[in-house]
Amino acid sequence: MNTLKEITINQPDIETFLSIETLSSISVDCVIFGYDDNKLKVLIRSEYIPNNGEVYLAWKFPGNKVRKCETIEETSSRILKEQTGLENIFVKQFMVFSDPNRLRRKMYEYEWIKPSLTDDRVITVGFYSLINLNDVDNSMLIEDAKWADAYEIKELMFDHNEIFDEAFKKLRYDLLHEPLVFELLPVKFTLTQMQKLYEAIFDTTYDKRNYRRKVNKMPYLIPLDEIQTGVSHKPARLYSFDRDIYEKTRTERFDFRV
Amino acid sequence: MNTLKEITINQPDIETFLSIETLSSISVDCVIFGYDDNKLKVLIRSEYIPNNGEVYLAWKFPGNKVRKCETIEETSSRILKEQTGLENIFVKQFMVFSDPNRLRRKMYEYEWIKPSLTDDRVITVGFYSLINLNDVDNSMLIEDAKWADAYEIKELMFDHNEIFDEAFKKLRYDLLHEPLVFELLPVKFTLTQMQKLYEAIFDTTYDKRNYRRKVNKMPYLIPLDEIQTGVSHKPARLYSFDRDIYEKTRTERFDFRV
DNA sequence: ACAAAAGTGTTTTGGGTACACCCATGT
DNA sequence: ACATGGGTGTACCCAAAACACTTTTGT
Repeated sequence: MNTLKEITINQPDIETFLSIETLSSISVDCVIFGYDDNKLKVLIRSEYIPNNGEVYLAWKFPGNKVRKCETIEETSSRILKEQTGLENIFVKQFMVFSDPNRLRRKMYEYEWIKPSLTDDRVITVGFYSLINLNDVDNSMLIEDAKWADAYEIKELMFDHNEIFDEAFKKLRYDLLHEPLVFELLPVKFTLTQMQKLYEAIFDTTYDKRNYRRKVNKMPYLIPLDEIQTGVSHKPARLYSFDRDIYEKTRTERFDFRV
Repeated sequence: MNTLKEITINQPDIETFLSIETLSSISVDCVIFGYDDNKLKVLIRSEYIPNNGEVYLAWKFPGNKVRKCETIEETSSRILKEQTGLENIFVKQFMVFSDPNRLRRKMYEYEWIKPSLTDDRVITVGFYSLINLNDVDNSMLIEDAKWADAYEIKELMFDHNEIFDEAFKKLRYDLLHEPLVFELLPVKFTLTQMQKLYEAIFDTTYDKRNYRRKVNKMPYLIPLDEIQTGVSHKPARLYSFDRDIYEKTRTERFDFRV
């Protein structure tokens, strides 16, 4: 991690640097969603881009080339590890971006990336991922990365704003159809934590009673004999997610929407 | 078309043959769904694969390399044109397949494809497409292609069975969330035609009255002052799809499910 | 005692589902 | 006249949505 930390700064082509063989015209870019303090965030990285003798600060999602012997899922897990230190995290491809000019929307960005290209274009596969920011040791976070508010994303490099829009769309869809919330919750959680998480991601609010009536029908949500401690109000019951029960009881058309 | 017809037979790498520049490690494979006579079909192509002095007949989805200057959507439209003669057809990417050994599941298949590879692996983007078989001039269909029943797909080459499964899953999902049915219906259609189409794709049956109650709520389904002719029963009213009204009235969570 | 979040029921409304008969046309 | 698919209405059930008060803890 420390070695990587040094090298990745302003080094867009770490693979070439390390002489690791990669495929030439395909890359993976990762939109890493993080949840913390009722806020939905996204990891972006800064790059210093020379332009006319000056240097611009620009932001993009972390990405990498695909190595000769890995699947793109492995590529994205590798990026996640490099950026956050986390392993065995859920990653999911959501779309391929193949505009031949996607790297040339601004010429100074293209000039910056050009030395690391073997071809004059790169097709990229967008992945998204979900992490709970409480799990992240932020000292592991590489220097030029930051967690940006998902609702206040500014202009990004290349086609990365499009990539973000598609990632967010897919995240929301998947959250309604797969038990992804639990990737973002601690192992033991309260129903209010779960509700707030949906509210953060869908930018809305739900009625507490209706929400509970609905989630209480989920047989894989296990109420524990344990309650919160150290809170200055009535402590809430803790729940956990039982994946086995989920797999056994899920129906064709299951829908997490509340 | 005729020229292509000749060349494509047993020629897995038409691009090299024609000296058209392509990206080296990325391709597009197309699952083309066709609907006809209340049956859902898929276009597959035969290839004669040498193995130990014998020749096997194997089937795969049509695919191609990505040319230097095109998006993958353009690649898939090109494949569609080559295979069916149709242009301006809806195509949609659904998943990237990147197993480094995806072409090596059977060694004789790998030996067959190898001469056309510049790299020892190819990442492929799966696309699906929908066409109404009444629109296809079947004399245009290249010789080694056939329309196979979507419910009776046998063993295919490489990882193409996985590609099919994912395509079918995505097709069904999209049909419930986007107005794709109309890609498969004639411009003027009856409600029963629309119902039969859903039934074919979802392999189920619906109650006629409930189905009509539901679709009658769709403001973009326009009843025409026209009825079927030449049928030996009460002629049905014809409807058309109004895309403008659809765009204007669609809601965030629209759902075509019946 | 007060602040703060947990936890709990009822009513209304609309959509899903199940179900059977008459109609218009061609042969 | 008969065969064929077209077209229509009603009753029941359940899920979604709206809505307010009491409970338990820490300070």
